[in-house]
Amino acid sequence: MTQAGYKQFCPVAMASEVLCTRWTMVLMRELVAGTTRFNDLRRGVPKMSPALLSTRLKELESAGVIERLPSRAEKGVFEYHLTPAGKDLRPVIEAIGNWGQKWVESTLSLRNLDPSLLMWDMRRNLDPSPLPPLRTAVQFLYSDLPSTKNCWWLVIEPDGEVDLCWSDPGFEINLYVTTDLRTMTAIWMGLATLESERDKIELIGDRKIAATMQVWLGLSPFAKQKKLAS
Amino acid sequence: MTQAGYKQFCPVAMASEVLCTRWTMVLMRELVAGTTRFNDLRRGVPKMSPALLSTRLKELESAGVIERLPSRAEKGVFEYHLTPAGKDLRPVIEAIGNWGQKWVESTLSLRNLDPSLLMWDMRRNLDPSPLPPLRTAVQFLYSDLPSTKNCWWLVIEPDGEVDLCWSDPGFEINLYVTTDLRTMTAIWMGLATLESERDKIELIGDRKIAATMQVWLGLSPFAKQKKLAS
DNA sequence: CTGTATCCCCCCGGATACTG
DNA sequence: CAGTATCCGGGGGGATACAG
Repeated sequence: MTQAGYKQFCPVAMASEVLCTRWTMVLMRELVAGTTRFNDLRRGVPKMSPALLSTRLKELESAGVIERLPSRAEKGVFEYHLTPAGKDLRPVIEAIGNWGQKWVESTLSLRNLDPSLLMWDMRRNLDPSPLPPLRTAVQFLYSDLPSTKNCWWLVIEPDGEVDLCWSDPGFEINLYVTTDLRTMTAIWMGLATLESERDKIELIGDRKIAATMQVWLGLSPFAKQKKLAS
Repeated sequence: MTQAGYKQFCPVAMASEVLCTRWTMVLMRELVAGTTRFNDLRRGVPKMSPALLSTRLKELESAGVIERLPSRAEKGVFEYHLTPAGKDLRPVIEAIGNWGQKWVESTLSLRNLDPSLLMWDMRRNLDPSPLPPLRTAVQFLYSDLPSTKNCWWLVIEPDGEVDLCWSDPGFEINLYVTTDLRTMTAIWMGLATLESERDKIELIGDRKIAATMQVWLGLSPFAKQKKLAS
């Protein structure tokens, strides 16, 4: 794999030695998105074993792409931050993501549904600006999933911080969203809209919050890229 | 590697399943550069075994990135051509190459010197326009290499076609270039210039051809990208 | 020239458990 | 929370020879 390198002076080959090993590009997407802590990275890359995650982080560090630094906020905790070289990988991630959005068939993408991944991404890209300056709680119920994994809550604090819960936070719920996982994922990826899927999605609660959902929902960073593959 | 996929609907993950397997990105660079035939691809990716090359080509074909078509020119010969999806990978290759040029230390790149690869790339990017409309033959002698691999000839035909030879083509030689492989590679990569290395490179022959060498040499597609890593 | 066929090693990386 | 330790199997892919 990394098992020797390509022995080519070409910059594409040299960069590929760093980036094109298993899981690395997906991990970089997570880092470029701003995740800094080990267990947060694990949530973004749940199928990657912690051992391999640790290995890759060290490789990226020695490649000069990330730095491991003690957290300013909490002592005894470390954070992984992009170096300038790492920040400069954003165009690479964007190019790959845009290509994937444009050319990978959505039937293939939508074969990989995962509610925790979807909710984790939704949390990250949620745009609180159209919401009232009060704590807002939204419940997502995926009617096609077993009860252990079908109910999620997003809690948007007045300061704009967003929390994701998998157990009832106990707050008053301002909006109940009921749909199936595939529909919600397609909407979030930009493959469909709330409008186009309105017969598959049920919104109950505050009408203003429901009306602005297409805005505060945020969507995937690649949702704007036009799709050309079926 | 491909051994299961990432199980993520994210376009970055889906695209990485196609692109981020061993050798694939380097092979794509070759295809994006316009190489179409199996043995030409082998020259561009010499350390890749033919079996794996064949496997990757099939994977790329089934991913919809390339098409295998019978050659129009020669019968019984097949060619690999980019599909629209494949052509759309050019920005991805460029992003990765530019990042590599900018951030991978040149001492690392220059550890992977290879005269046949360099000459093959030079052949491809050579710009015949400043040369006279006659057959032009240039000999490259790498004084630091064993005699089996130290002498190469580029023959530029009047129609602009460029041939690479590793045995004396027998034509009159218009320019003799003598240097070491590292210097020539650094120049071609844009890490140095003919001017900056003039004490390490000897040009004998037609003075006009020598004078325009920095132009007709063409350089790597990534040579213009500024270098930030030492 | 354009690939296939085969062999086989090695090591990648998945799983799981555990620790400071 | 932030990783490490260990085990182990499967298969990726390198090497080589050969075939249409």
